[in-house]
Amino acid sequence: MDKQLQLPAGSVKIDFASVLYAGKAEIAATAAALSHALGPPPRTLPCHQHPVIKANSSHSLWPPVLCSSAFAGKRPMPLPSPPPAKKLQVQRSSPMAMLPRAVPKIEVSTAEKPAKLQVWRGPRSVSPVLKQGSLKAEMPAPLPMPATSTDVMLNSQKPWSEILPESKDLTLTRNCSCKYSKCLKLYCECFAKGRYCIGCNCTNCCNNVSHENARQDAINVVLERNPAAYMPKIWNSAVHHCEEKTAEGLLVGSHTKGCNCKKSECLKKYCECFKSSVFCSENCKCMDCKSYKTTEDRKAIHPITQQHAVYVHHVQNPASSGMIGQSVVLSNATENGSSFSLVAPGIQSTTNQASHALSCSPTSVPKDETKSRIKYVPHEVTYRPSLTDNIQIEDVNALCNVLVLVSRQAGSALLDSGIKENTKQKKLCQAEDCLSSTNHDREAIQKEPDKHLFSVEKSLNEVLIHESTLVLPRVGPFDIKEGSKRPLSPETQALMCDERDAVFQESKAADATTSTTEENLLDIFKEQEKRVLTNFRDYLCKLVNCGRLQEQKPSLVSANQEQTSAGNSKDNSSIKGLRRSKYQSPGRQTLARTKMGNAGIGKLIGQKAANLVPLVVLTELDQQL
DNA sequence: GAGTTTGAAACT
DNA sequence: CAGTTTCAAACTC
Repeated sequence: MDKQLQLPAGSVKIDFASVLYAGKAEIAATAAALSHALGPPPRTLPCHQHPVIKANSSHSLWPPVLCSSAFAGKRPMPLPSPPPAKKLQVQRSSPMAMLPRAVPKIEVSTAEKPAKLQVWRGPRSVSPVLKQGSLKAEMPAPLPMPATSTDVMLNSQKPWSEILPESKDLTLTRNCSCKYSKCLKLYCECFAKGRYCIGCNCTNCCNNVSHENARQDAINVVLERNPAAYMPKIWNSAVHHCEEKTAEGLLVGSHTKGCNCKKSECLKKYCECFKSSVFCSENCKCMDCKSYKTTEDRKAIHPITQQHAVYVHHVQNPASSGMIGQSVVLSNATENGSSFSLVAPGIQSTTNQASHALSCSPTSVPKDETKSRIKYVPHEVTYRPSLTDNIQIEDVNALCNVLVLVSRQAGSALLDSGIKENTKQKKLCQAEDCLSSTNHDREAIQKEPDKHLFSVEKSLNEVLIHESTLVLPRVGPFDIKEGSKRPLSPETQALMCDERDAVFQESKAADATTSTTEENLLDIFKEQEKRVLTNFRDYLCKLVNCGRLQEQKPSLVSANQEQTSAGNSKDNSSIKGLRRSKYQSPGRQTLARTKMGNAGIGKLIGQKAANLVPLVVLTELDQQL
């Protein structure tokens, strides 16, 4: 079977999609399918700014075709005489192929004019640390993900380093040292990244312009075997269209294929995931992996000891954590247990060891501890918001429930006159008091979190009990039947809130006996909106306060330890236990019991809204300990 | 810098 | 698809 690349007469090797897949419908289809499945690749530049993509924005195939700006808008550029198609005489099944150092027998004509073709160029952006000259970085340089994804091809009529100015410094790219593969197999890093060998230490290299046909044939072979071979190996799970993010070397994603490490524990550059500065994922088949996807995964294997708690946390969903990029918390609990090192994302470690230092578990601490700390626990670590992982969807649900409740009560309070109004107003005020986070609140929380917690829960509980017992005239089919339904999503809550308000409005409007005018309704809505927004603001304030508290964890820990050592508690249980008993007051437990049969808003509020601050602190402290 | 280890790629 | 070989990078000394 002739697997050569048949170029139509007059055609030009202009891009990967149209050329490399030419005559290979199955490969093109596979690549297209993959492209479609993967969606648009992340970009280093917005599409409209990208010097190359903008000229190829209509392309739907992956990888995207990158042309030099010189060709933008005027392709295809026919060559005077298209090079004759070369036959690739690769006998993969022949015994020759099994001979040591066997390479495909390729007809090479070095004299022919190199065709204009697109080659995988690999990453072009260079990590800051490399630019600074510290080439001997101990950790893998941040993979310029968007560049890897985007900068796929270049026109090889020009040296690739000339296409884009920032790539000119060839010393910044890895030079291979291939001996037996002629740099025409994926063993060769240059070839694997789709770039020519320039300035490499390879021998018998064919990955250059003068061996273009051989190179193309080799690429065809590779693509035939694996159409996705030149696709980015690291798939970014987050939206990385911002150049700043790229410059920061922030990575979120996983190796598309995953690693298969057995001995390196995925903590060395043997590991493809590690090398690419991503954590191992479900795609991996590694053994004894210490590059964990989640804290839970890690803890399941190696419970954190207090002494060397190099604590790593992968955040699978950066959106939930408020982070874009590789979100990591690395709390290096030193012997005194109070050393925390956090830096902002913008000053994330310029070397990527940080991202994997986090993966360093107690068992993987090298012999020379001092050295290893320098090596695996760099000073800079990625900033991780204090609230990361503490704000869950349930919290959002709880907030929505609270806001709906406040809104409803505001409406009813303003509409209903008489005794009912007064009662509800009271309860509403109580609810608002619970949710509001005034300065006094903050101080109170910080000083006496358990007391505050109890009062908040108590107040909220009263409101909920009141709400559940009070038969409101407008209760209709849209009402949530607390206790009988599971929590609804925020979107649903919002919709239901709107619908309920609409019904509420209609029923009231229909009641011609009342003198409620549109103005009054507007006033009611205004008041509702005001209260909802106020509560929302207060809730956010509470979250901010929560973050502050968490940032004060070290001091809290030490203070608590001092308190414990001073004998304030007669209980000899662990610190962990002490904290739990301290914060989990009997009142709260009782509250939880009384609400067992009334799950729903009350449960959500009781567990999330009211306890948010101390619980998250507790959780974090427990993890630290 | 030589030798060893490692894991992906290539191959059977 | 599993097992083996080849290969080059990473690592150790």
